[in-house]
Order: sequence, then structure tokens, then C-alpha cells
Amino acid sequence: MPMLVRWMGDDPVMTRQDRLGIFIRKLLSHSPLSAEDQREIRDLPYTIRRLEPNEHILREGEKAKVCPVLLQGYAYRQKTSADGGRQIVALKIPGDALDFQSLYVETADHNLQALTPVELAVFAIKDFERLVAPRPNLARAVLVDILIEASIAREWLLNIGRRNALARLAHLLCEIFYRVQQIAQEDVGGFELPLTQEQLADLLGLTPVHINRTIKILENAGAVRRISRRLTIGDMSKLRQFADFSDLYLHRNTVSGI
Amino acid sequence: MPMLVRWMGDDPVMTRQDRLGIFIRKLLSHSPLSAEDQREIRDLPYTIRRLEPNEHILREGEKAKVCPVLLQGYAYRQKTSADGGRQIVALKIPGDALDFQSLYVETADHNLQALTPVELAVFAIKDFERLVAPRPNLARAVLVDILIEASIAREWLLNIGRRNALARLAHLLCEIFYRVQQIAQEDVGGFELPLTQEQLADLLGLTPVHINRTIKILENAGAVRRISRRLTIGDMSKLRQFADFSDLYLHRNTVSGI
DNA sequence: CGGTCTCTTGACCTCTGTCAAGTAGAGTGG
DNA sequence: CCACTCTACTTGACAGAGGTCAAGAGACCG
Repeated sequence: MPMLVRWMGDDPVMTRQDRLGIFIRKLLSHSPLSAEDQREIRDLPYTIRRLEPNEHILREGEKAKVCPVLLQGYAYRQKTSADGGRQIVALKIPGDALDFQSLYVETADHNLQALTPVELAVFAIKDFERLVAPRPNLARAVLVDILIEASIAREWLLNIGRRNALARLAHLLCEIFYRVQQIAQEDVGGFELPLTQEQLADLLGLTPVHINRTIKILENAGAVRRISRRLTIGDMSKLRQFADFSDLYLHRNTVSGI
Repeated sequence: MPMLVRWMGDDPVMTRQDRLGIFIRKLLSHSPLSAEDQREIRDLPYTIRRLEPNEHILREGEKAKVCPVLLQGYAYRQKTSADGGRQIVALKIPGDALDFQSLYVETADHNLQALTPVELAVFAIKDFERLVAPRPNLARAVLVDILIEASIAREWLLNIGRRNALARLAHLLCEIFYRVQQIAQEDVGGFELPLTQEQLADLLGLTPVHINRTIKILENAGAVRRISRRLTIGDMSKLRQFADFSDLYLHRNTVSGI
């Protein structure tokens, strides 16, 4: 395992409550929660589930019976067109709740799968609902989480609809870096991307071959580095220039109300 | 005004409460609301605001102070890239709430503008919050509304990322037809699109010239018709074939729980 | 009836896709 | 430690969908 997961703690000393720390940190990054709110989350019963890359967490058309939160690894939402084209429509990183949607809507409209080996904390929907319903702060945190994911989807629409391959790739890398940085407890300066070029292609509406060519441009410009096959950020400011990146759409610590 | 707005009622006999009917109908299309819930909405104070095409309802970076609902006309969410590329990231039709997001998040991450001449019902955020907070059914309806918009954004990602121009355009036309049909009280068989080719281009990540070429293909196939400049559906089943369209992602009448 | 905004069309260009062959790591078994 | 295999990456030649440019034609509007 590369350093990417170091700060996610495989530490056997961690208690069950500790393991949810990353989830709480994620929620706190956009919503204020009282110490009691946090404790209530930590005290919620859950089971740990581990999946291999590309295993399904939820399938299009299904009804979810549980509420999974990503503790380790990456996951993605994916849809396919009739002619087999695959599009990844969301990328989830450690700390992200994977399926708040199923708390409120009957059937899944996309496939939810593990991208890397993942570890999930799986709550029962009933438990989660009972927790959130009477606590406005938590209900709001869930809502804000949903809204931020929607905002990211809109930025992706702009990215895929209007930016060329180079800017598109740079933009995605910037976003991942910012998001990982946000939930990491330490600096993630040189973190390594666990994405294959095929996955990058499916994220960006491009082909693997063109991703390869585009990475090389970023690499030659020094914006990105590679150790063997692993992609690493070389020069963030260069990357941002390529990307036309602004983090406004990530809504970091910009909650209204309380 | 073409038949498109006929069923939206400019009828002067309509009371203030009546005018909100289309909003309630939209909410009912995905969430059950008691008669009392509905009355509470109708009794909420609001002001009417009319805007011309492309006028801003909300600007990126701003904080909304009101909660607008679209009564007549179309509106859109839009983002631009550094090199001036414009992408429409959401299309709103009569009955749609335009900005539930601002109830929960500090700053707007996109521009919200009128596409045609529009009529808005504008609620005060405070009023709306006071209405929704103690009513779980209404809170849930707001949430489901937000989730369905997010689902549409994901389908658009697939559409723009993986479908060619022909399927892409056909898919958008199918979606608009289904959505308009859903809130219309009568059959909207031959309804006319109020979109220019440039707007279609900005919706689909294409150029106006290519939209023009693509419309002609659909027209020659009989999937679409044109009277002067106005686009009309010619043959829905053909259009669906071009589009690889399934309406699952619109989540029509598929709510979980109460 | 001139002005303006769309739409239309053709010629040409280029970004990205396709195909195909080859290379390099990572893992496995001997 | 060395084959062997599998998967991912790399590269080049070529193709094609969609973009760009530019000029002209239709609508619509005062």
C-alpha cells in the first residue's frame, strides 16, 4: 500500500469509534457539528466490509438496504450507454458517505463500485435515519454533503463539456488533490493516484490512449511526475494553470445558518 | 406565446394560491404530500418577479436571499471556463424550484439565468425554512427534489461524456419532453422547444453549427419536425431509439418510505 | 424596410478516437 | 532467481467526429 492510505490508519489499536473519525472529519469540513452530534455518530453500530476493485456496492435499479461510508480506498459511481461506453459520474474518497441518496429515493440510478480495494463502514438505514431525523445539525450536514456532490457534478459537466483533454485531466487532478488534502490529517504533498489510465479515461470522457498522450504533456511540463506507473503531483501551480482551477465549487467550510 | 405555456395559465382569474399549483404538482410527482402540506405551501407569502431572457436570477459567488420557484418559462444553470466556453449544467422547467441549494449552502457555485421570459414566485428564505423545518414530509420533498436534479446531472455526464452528437441531442429532447409532460395537466404531444441552436449547443457541449447539422439528421429521419424555427417532436419512439433513452434517472413517482 | 439575430451551408482543420503491435512491470510458480 | 503470464502502459499510423471560419439567407422587430 502506498502512502495514500497511510493516514487512513490500518492501526489495530484503533477502536471502532476511532475508525469513523475520517467520516466525521469529512462532515466537519463543511458542516459544524457539536461534540454530542459527533459522539452520536461514533456510537452508531456498523459493520466493516471489504471489497476488491470493481466489486459492486450498489447496482442501478436496486434498492439499498444499508448506508455505506468509505473508510479506506476509492470508489466511483458509473453509468453506461447502450453502445457500451462507460462514464464515471462521481469519484468518492475516504471519509465520503457513498449513498445518502438511498435514504430518500427508491431505486439507484447508477452503479456504485470499488475503485481500489476498499473498506466500508456499513450502517443500517434504520439506525442512520433514527440518528439523523431528530437532529437538525446532522440532517443539515447530510444535505450539505449531497449538495456538494451535486456541485462537483456540475463542475464535471463544465469540465467534460467545454475543456480540452489537457485542461480536463489537470482539473481532475487538482480536484482530487484538494479533496484528499481536505480530509488528510497530515500534508499529502506527494500523494500517489491509484487510478489507471483507463479509469482516468472513463472519468473524463476520453480514451485511454489519449489519456496517455495527455499525461505525457503534463509530465514534460513538470506539472506531474511518475514513479514507475504511479502518478504524482509535480507542480501544483502549473497544474492549476493548465486546469483553470478554482475550488469555489468544493464549498469548503462555507456553510450558512448556524 | 406558443402552446408551451398555455397550460401554465396566464389566466387572470387565478388566485395567488392557484399559481403555485404547478409547483405543488411538481413536488407531488415525486413526493407524497398531505392536503395540509399542500395548503401550507399555498398559503406561503411570495412575490411575483418577471425576467427577460438571460437575466440573472443568481450569480456565481453570491449569497441568495430568496427562494425562487419557476412558474412560467425556462431557466438554466450555467458555468464558464477560462477560455470563455459556456456550459449549461441544468435546465429548469415550469414548476421547478430554482434554488433549494441556497437554503443550506453559503455561496452559489454557478449562474442561474432566465432562458425564456420567465415568471418566478419568490419566497423569503426565512418563510420557506420556517415552513419546511417542522414538516418532515416537506423536508423530504425538498431533499428528493435536490436528489433528482443530481441524478439528472449524472445522466448528463454520461450523455456529454460518452454519447455522440446525434444521441446526445435526441436524449436531451427526450428528457425535456418527459419532464414537461410530467408537470403538464393536459397532453403536450406537439410542444415546441423554446431553445435556440446556440443554447442547445451550450447544453450539450457542442457548437451551434454542429447542432444545426445534427438537427437536420433527426429531421430527415422524421424524429423531429420544424415549423419555421420552432422545434417539435415528430416521432417519440424514433427519438428514443436515437437517444438510448430510459427514464429511470428521472425518478418519477418512486419515493421510499412514507 | 433597414437592422439584428438566428439559422444554414460549404470548405477546411484539428482534436481525439481507432487499431494494432510492442514494451514494461507486478505477481506467480517453479 | 528465473521463466511465464497478465495487465497496464506506450507508440505510431490513420480515420473521423466535431470545430472553425466565413458568407449568405431567413426571421423577426421596430
